[in-house]
Amino acid sequence: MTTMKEVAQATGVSVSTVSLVLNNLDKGRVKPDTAERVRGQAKAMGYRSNALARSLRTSRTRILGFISQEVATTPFAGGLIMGAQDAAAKLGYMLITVSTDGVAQEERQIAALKRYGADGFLYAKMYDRVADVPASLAKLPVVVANASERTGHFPAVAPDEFQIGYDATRRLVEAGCERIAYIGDKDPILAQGLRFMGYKAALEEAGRVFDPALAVHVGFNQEALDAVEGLVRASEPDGFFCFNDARAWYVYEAAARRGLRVGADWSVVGVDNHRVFAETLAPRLTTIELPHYEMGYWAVYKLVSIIEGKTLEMDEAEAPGARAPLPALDVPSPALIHCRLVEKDSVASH
Amino acid sequence: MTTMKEVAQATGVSVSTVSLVLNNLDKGRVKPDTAERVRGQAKAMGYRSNALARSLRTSRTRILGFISQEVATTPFAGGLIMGAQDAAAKLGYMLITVSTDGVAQEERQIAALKRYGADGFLYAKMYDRVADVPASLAKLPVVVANASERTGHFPAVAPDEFQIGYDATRRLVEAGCERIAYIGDKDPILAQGLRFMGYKAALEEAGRVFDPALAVHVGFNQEALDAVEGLVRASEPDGFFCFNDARAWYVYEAAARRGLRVGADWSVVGVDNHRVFAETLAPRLTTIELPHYEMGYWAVYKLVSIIEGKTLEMDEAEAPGARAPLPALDVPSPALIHCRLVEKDSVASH
DNA sequence: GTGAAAGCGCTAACAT
DNA sequence: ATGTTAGCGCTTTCAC
Repeated sequence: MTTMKEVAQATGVSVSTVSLVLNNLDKGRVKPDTAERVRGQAKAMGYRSNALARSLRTSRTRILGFISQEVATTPFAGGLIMGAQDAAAKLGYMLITVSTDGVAQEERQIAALKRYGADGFLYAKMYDRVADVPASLAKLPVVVANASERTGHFPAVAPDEFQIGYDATRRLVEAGCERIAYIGDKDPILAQGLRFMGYKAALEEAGRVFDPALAVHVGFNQEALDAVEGLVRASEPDGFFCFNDARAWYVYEAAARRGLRVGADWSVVGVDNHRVFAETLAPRLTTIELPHYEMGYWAVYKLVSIIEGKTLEMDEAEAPGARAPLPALDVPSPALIHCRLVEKDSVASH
Repeated sequence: MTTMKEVAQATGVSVSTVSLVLNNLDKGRVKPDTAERVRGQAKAMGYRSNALARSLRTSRTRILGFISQEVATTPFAGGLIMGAQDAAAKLGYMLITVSTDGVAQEERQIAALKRYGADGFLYAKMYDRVADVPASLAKLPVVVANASERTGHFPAVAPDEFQIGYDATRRLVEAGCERIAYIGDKDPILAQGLRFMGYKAALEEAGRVFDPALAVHVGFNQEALDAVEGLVRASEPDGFFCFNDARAWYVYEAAARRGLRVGADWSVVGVDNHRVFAETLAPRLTTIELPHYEMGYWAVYKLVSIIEGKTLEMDEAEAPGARAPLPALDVPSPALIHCRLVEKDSVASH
């Protein structure tokens, strides 16, 4: 590795001059001619700056810590990580990813991140929930991703779960469905309650009365299939809003058993958690895509804004929500719905 | 942040003594009494070592670069990353994850990783293919994960695709299936060809003649559903080996349309790419789990072995392939099959 | 305009 | 058994 010292010697100037030039601080301080010679030498010698040495001196590393759990087992973790990673790359930062299962491990990982001098931290959850940022991060730059934050002291970004339920149901109404069922999650997680509320709100807005017999909350496998079968038999819906793709499965099976076709006889809207349904079932299923990539992207922009103490503008093309949607689907049920994000700034400034 | 210097002053010794003690190099060199005082002070003052300063001095960072593409869009990227991250944590390393789409970006990211002084690199692919390690990594410690490497100059780990096809088909034979279909991928990727070969090998071993009418290679959606329907109608299989879970879907739909039950009337074995089928369809579908977590784990152990120039033993409990399998499934089709890994050492040593 | 010098926090060879 | 010293590669003040 070529060092500044070597470039300086080869050019016949001092290291300070080289430093100035190579950091583009030469304007009005170094003779343009000298600057050019330095740049030429540096290039010729293949000089690469040493991030460690710079960081040691400046106590800024341009390293961001990405802290989360359950990354290995949730199918959309990659999107979150990569949104963050892409934004980091764009802003000249590196992302160190740590997974933590259990508090002890979390503290150890946070300590490690601190030893490497991370400038800030992304605290991500794999399911939308109320997150508690650990005390060890309290006074540091932190942004919460894919979760709501309890205290409001940290900026957070999460999917607009209510809107998902509302949009999905609204589309089913517009598609002409008369009896719209809700296939929910029996786990009482945040997303479940909010999507259900959105569903009810859209029904009400359409002048319909919510019928509890059209809603069911299920887990997986046989039990779920039986529950959906029961609902279909008892209430004869013609439209379905499914908590996620896994739940939509059972509706598909119920349709197939009856010789009915989703997208023709029934309309189904589901949240595409697992990234399999969109490719497997399109154009029959209408999918709502959870914007994990965008959340990661947004979170990093926010975090770097805090670290650098200035507002950073995202390119329009790169901004959350701006990615090209899937092509419209040629079915009675509507096309892909893009999920809005809920962005919360911290109440206390950093 | 407390520094060694501060600890030294507070204890009344020199920094070198503190360094020796805090790095556990004091045995026989520092008086036990002094060592204890140093340790006490360090603890009291909340001393944390500065990884940057150490790395600058030792030119070893304990940072590993994880390079890959398509992480955002593939559902199993998280497993690979986290297997790597967990192994790294166990061995005292940090993982910097970079995603690269396009060669230019890849080179920029590799350069960044080098500036941060990464000790070694994981070169991962999201689908098993023949990977070309970029020339910029040629002389450095590199391990290839989830792909085969072209030259044999680098260690690589990938799923044993042939074995997947063989195992799956063998189980179907043992389950008593008479006519076993293969629902493949029309994309001629490595995994497709190898799994198909495994399927044919198992058939042959069972003394059966491969019937081309029982094999179909499909993409997605209506076309795939139609193809599977056609195969079922024409050849009346009673067992199915599906290239992946997405393809198994169409078999399920075909079954439902006939009022047949998978796990009773038909046996289905599929590779669980998307991590949704195991939870949604169990106990009806037999899933082969792709060991992405284990691959990441193995790759890091291998990489660190190379970096540190010694063979590292993995805990039995943590070793690839040793994770607890899902509970056996109570169906005619067999339980979860754990996928073997193919491990290749480099032909040239590093 | 340019260079000398100090020092970020640490390790390691060399003295004592 | 402990301390002194000399950097690792860089940034940044302060002289000239």
